[in-house]
This record gives sequence, structure tokens and C-alpha cells, in this order.
Amino acid sequence: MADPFNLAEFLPYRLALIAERISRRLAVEYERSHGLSVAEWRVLANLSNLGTASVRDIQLVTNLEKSRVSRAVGRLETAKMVKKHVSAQDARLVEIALTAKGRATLNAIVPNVREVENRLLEGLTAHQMAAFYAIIDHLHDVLDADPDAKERVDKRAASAASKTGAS
Amino acid sequence: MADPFNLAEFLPYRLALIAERISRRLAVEYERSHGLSVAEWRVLANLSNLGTASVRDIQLVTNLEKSRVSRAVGRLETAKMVKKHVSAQDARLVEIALTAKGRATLNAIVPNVREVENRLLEGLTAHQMAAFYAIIDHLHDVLDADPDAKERVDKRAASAASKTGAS
DNA sequence: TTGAATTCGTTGCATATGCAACGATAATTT
DNA sequence: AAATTATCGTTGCATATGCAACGAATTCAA
Repeated sequence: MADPFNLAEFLPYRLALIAERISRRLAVEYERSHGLSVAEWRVLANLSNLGTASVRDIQLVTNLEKSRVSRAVGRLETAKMVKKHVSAQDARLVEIALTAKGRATLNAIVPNVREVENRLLEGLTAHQMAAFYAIIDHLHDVLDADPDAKERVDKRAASAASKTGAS
Repeated sequence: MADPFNLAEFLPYRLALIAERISRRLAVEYERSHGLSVAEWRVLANLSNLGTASVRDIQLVTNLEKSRVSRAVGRLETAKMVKKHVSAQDARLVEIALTAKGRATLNAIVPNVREVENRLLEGLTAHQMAAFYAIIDHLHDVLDADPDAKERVDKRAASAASKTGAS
């Protein structure tokens, strides 16, 4: 028999498990109380610091399929948490922005998710966290060099997007 | 305006992004070549060292919904990669085991996913990885103490399951 | 031993998802 | 300027997903 494969010690599996578990815990804060899906939450949260953004902007920052973003935005619009309108500069683009209700919803959720994060981080030193994030960055670097990997989420999209809103 | 929420620096988000990216990269190895879904891959891989297991065993080790496991097993059975038969000791249980074809498929996939993992780990010291996993364990510990979190994947299930097979 | 409660796996159903195709618009090429 | 190409967002479709309900089997209690 070949070398037995121990999934439990497999890095991608370990990462998937903890990420899923945290994600599910977090969802308690935005789904149970406000009926938001993961996609809707990510869109909302990104709009918080993007200001105004197009579907594409959100897609880049958020690592979601564009159809998923489009539908999440649609549901958020139905829920009156965001407003869409066609860009004057480029009619292909849709400018998406939080409404007062969207902002209020975010303000209700953010302290709770922050508290979850704080609890997770409790007892860890800044040095530990820096090392942790350094490894995650390393993993991203490896994937960046791998032609079979999907492109990394574009961090520059954030600044580009805020320009869209400002111009 | 409230303290702006920067999703990009939010631990759960960072973890979700890297985990999704790695997962997607890994899927290239088992989906493109062998038509396996994530769920099917996890079932197959767990069977590799569980030997024989019930749906529930797999569910525990794998962190997947039982219906998802059930369906994944069903598809794997259709593909003749696993065999199911009702337990003689407890007729509620289904004993699931790899077929020769399932084992062959695994043997074809495992070296490739291992290589992906090796590339990811390249350049990281054992000490770094230990620190990394220690933090993941810490995160699990925090969630273990959180009544709103889902229970942790049961590592003991692995040994329990292999007993199922042996008895 | 009989009846109630629990466990296991499957299935129905509503919804979510990824992918490809599409119409509309804009940018590029000739 | 006209034609080709590329980009953007939406939608149709097939499939996947989570949840609850269910039937069958077992365990527990009286």
C-alpha cells in the first residue's frame, strides 16, 4: 500500500477547517440578526471603506464570482441597504453605495464581529500575529507564482475603487 | 461616522481568503483530472486512513453536513470508487470502504496534492510551522469555549471509526 | 417486554452557486 | 469613422447546498 495520506495533517485541510469554523461563527452575527449571507456581508463590509464601488471593484477586493456579487448587490438593494446607479462616466459601470439603512446595519454588526475577532486574538502577542500573517503572505506569494492558481485578490483595487467614487 | 471597518485586516476574512485560494488551487488536482468535488475528495481522502467508516464517522472527521457526505458517498459509489454495505452489527450504519478504483484514484491524486503542499511550505522552517499551527489550535480553543460556535471536528472519531471497520 | 426517545442515513425542497452566454457599452485597431 | 475587440453586469441553466422531515433501526426507561 502506498504511503497513507493523513488529511488531518494536511495544511490546506487544516486551513479550510479553521476558516470554515470561524466563518460559520461569524455568520451568527450577521445572518441570525440581519439575514445577511456571506456574500452580502462581504459586499456591505467592503462598501464601508470603499465608499462607492462597481461590481467589478467589489469582485476584485472580495474574491467572489461576479455573478455572486451581482446577486448579493441585488438582494442588498431589495433590502434597501445599498443604492445602485449607472455611472455617468462609463455606462457599463454601476456605482454602488451604502444607504443610511445599510450603514446602520453595518454599525450594528461591526462591534459584534470585532468582539469575536478580539476573543480569537486574546492571548496572542503582536509578534505571534505578525508571524502568522507573514506565513499567510508567504502562501499567497507561492500561489502568485503558480500558473494553476487563481489570481490573488487585488489590494490595489481598494484605492482604485475609491477613485471611481470620487471622480 | 463610526470607526471605518477594514475588512482586509480582519482575521476571519484573511483566513477565508487564503483558505479559499488554496482550496481552489488544490481542486485543480482532483477536479480537473478526476472529476471529484471538494466533498468527494474529502471523503475519499479520509477513507484512505480510516479504512472503513460510516457516514457519521466521515461527517465528524470531515466537517461536512451529513447530507453532503451522504450525497458525496452516493456519487463516489456511482463512480465505483467506494462500496457501501449495511453494517451487520447495527443496521442503521452504512460501512463505506474504498474500492480498488478508489484507491487507484487516490494514489494518482495524492502525489500531486502533496507537491502543492510542499511548494506552499517551501522556505518555511519547522519552527515557523509549529508556531503557525499553534495559533490555529488557539483559535480552535477559543471557539471550543464559545457556545455560538459549531463544535470542533472530532479528532477521536478517526480512531473510533477504524474500530468500526475492524470489528 | 413494551413504549418513548435517540441515532442514522436519505430525500424533498427552497435557495445558492459557478459557468457560459448575452446585450450593452467602451476602447482599440485599421 | 468603421469595424473589431474587450469590458461590464445580468441572467439562464444545471448542479450543489443546508435544513428539516422522514422511515428504519437501536437504545433507554418504565
